[in-house]
Amino acid sequence: MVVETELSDAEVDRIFHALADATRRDIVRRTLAGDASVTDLAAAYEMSFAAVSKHVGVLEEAGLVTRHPEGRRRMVRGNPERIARAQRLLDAYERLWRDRVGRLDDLLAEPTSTSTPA
Amino acid sequence: MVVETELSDAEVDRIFHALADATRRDIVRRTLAGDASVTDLAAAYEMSFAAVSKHVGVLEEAGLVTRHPEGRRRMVRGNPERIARAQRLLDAYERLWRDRVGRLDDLLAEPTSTSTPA
DNA sequence: AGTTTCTACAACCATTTGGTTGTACGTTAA
DNA sequence: TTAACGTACAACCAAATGGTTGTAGAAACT
Repeated sequence: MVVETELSDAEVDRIFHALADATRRDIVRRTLAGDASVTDLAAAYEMSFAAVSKHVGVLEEAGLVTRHPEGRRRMVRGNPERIARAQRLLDAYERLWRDRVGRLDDLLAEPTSTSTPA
Repeated sequence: MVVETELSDAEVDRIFHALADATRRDIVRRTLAGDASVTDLAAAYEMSFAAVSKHVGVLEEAGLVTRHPEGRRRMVRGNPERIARAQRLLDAYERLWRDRVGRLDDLLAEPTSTSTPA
């Protein structure tokens, strides 16, 4: 079983910020489907190599991809665990919502209010 | 059954960007658990009312919260559907990964390579 | 050895972001 | 009607973002 390490606000910031860009999401998509070098990736977008390299850097900072030197190339690999982690973060919000709906149900079920919360 | 409307790149950008800030995530948390006015929210953070109002604006643009006038107050309500939508977006990435692992399994299962891909 | 390939890094620039203060307007309470 | 409350909006500012070009180094081919 994998231990669920606590993510700091700053780390969560980085994860969502990294995902808030279509080019970066596409890089994640490609590198989850199969490894690709930075040049491979750069060929897919209408921007400079340097720009793509920066995007990969942002994703790496967020832990969404890792770079593995292989000769003179740097292979980029998507990290599915971080994606799963982001999903679990959103899970927590949905749980809050369900709790709220539960409380509203209680209110409707007990209009006599035997124990009204503050 | 709810129809799954297609989200544009720009919309997805807005959703993840809105989530890439700890204050905004906290606002989502609070407004999913129960409605709150902008003033209620502003009292919780060490920044000006205007700053909090801007954060709510960013969340509203992303569809993560809605504002409902109630007298002179604007009640802010979290939108759990958008959260669920974001989760489903991440689902797609995980699926890609599972496909990849599936392909690697095939490779290991058939080392005689009856049909090697390019 | 020399050249090409793949990459990183620094400097620079325009735009966006996240914060501020000040002004104004609709709604409620005295 | 006057005052107080809740809010939005505009103007402004410093810092971060997303792009560019240019320089330079390490690995591989000839």
